[in-house]
Amino acid sequence: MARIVDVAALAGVSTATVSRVLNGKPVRADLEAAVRRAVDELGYSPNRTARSLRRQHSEVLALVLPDIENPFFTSLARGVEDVAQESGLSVVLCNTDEDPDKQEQYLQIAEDENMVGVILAPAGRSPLLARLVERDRAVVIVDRAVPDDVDQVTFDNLELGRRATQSLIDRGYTRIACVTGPEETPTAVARAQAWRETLESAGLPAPDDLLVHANFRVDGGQSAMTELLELSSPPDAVLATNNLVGVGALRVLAATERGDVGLGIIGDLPFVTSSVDNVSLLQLRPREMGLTAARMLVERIRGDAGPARRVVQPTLPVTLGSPGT
Amino acid sequence: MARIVDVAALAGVSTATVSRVLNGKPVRADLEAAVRRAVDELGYSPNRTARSLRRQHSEVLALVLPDIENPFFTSLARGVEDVAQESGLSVVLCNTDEDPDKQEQYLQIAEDENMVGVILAPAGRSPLLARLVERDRAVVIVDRAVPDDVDQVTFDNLELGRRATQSLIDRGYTRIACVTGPEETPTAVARAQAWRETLESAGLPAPDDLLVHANFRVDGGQSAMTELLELSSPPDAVLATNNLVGVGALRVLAATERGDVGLGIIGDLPFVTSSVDNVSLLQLRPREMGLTAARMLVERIRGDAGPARRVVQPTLPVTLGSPGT
DNA sequence: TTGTACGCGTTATCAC
DNA sequence: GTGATAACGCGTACAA
Repeated sequence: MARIVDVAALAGVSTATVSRVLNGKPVRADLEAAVRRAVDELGYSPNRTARSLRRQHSEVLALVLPDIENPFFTSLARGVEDVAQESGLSVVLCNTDEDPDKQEQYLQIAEDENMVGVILAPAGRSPLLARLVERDRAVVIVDRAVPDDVDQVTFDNLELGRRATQSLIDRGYTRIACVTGPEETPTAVARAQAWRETLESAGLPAPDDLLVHANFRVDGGQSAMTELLELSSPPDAVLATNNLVGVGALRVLAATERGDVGLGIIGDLPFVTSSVDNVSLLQLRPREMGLTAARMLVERIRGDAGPARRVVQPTLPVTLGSPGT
Repeated sequence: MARIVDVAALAGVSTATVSRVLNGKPVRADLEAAVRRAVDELGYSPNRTARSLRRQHSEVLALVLPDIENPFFTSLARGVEDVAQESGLSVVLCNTDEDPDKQEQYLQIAEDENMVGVILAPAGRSPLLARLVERDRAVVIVDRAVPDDVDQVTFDNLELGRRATQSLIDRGYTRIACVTGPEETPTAVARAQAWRETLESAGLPAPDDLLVHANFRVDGGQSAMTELLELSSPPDAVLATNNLVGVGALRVLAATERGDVGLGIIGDLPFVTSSVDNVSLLQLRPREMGLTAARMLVERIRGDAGPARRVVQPTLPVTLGSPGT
């Protein structure tokens, strides 16, 4: 592989001049031309490892996500990637599997590799995160709020829970259950809390047996839904607080032909195949969240040193039966 | 951040000894203990950029995929990641968007960052790939075969096309259409070719207007399906040669309530919500493909210098109505 | 403006 | 088995 000294030799200049040309610093026109010619001729491109070592940071950002197979997060990743691409950054996608230990590993790697920044959808508390923040590394938190003093892009989960629940109430259901995620997941807890409050405000019952904490995946939604339908006094409608739980719920309803049971879903269903004319859908726009987070990160990288910002994504109105595109 | 010299100083040894301890080379027991104590005390972890520069390769592998939002590829990615994790490697996920230029960019980055290896699902021809192979970099191709002399893990696309088509024939359909991907995508072409051959062997018609080249995404499947249903002599069954096209087709059938139209899908439907009892499904096991590819890559990294291997994933039997888990 | 020379943090070579 | 030191390839003071 050609190195900077080769280019310098061929162009008849010093390595410093080559470096300056490559980094857009002022250089006499004829020398610059000679350098560019040499670069082309050798097919030279700078060794990014050496550059990172010297600059103390790479052109790579870490995107640390709890579940890379969830379309919510891949959409978010797509948004991050598009902004990164524009800004000349590459993205390392890391899958924590909701495991705080894996998360720490990846954050450690991000630091050891001198990555330029981190976008993190946190799974549990992270001591390392606090350290990164303290050292002024560029960090943006997405989806799940943390107490730390960092840039964050989140949803208004209470509002999401309220709107989705209210939509089911408005549609005339009176015994509305809720399937949400694990108690460790703050978004799951907040949405469920909103479900309870909204029902109670409407004078409807919100008994404990109508609230199921499942995992936030398809199988969780399926088993929770099955369980609910088998209650002695089953619900006439169900709120699924994330996309995959919603898929699981839809599957059970399709399999048992219980089209009479109302359904509300917080989240997008990119690959849904059944008709959902009858489902209250609350879209989240994860791609926008990724775009926003990445733009905030890029600003920080560019040197913005303002106080930590907390951006709350606007809550969309509930729609009936328009699945995510 | 603590550096290796700090550890050496605290432990009262040279940096060389610290390095040896960290890399599992023989060191006197008491010195080793001192080093480990110092490492713990300082919370030291080696700077991977410096290590990469010195070793001429990093601990990162590039996984270059055409569409990160397609569950087929995220599943594959998941498989790769699991093996990588075991082997102490991190994965950089790169999305080419089916764009050969982006693909070249990412391969160039992989080289410039001294990444230890590349797993690539190719979009179009790649001159850079040839160079990587020539220089004996660890490379494994997945999903779409290339002529180059590289390790490859692919499907038997002809066999897939045959089995899926035959299943529809066996179910009694006689006018069977095919929705496949772009002509640039070799898997799409091969599966369509098998469709044609299988129909002709069975004495059934395979006219050109029953073969639609769509994009390999949901909207492609939707518009192709709509188009087919509007033909003056429409098909009584349709073969969708990938998962997303299959989703698009299912959506159209659900929306138009054309349950009478037979459907065969090559690929898994992780998030399908409708009942698919009536659909011929041919699962592909992308996760296994990822596992296999990553294992092959790791072997190469470990020094295996044998001739290029071409692994063909076993073709599974067609099933009726068991969506991917 | 240009060139020289050092340093980024680690590993590997070489003497001891 | 251990320690000093020279690389790895680049960017940037500093001197010219």
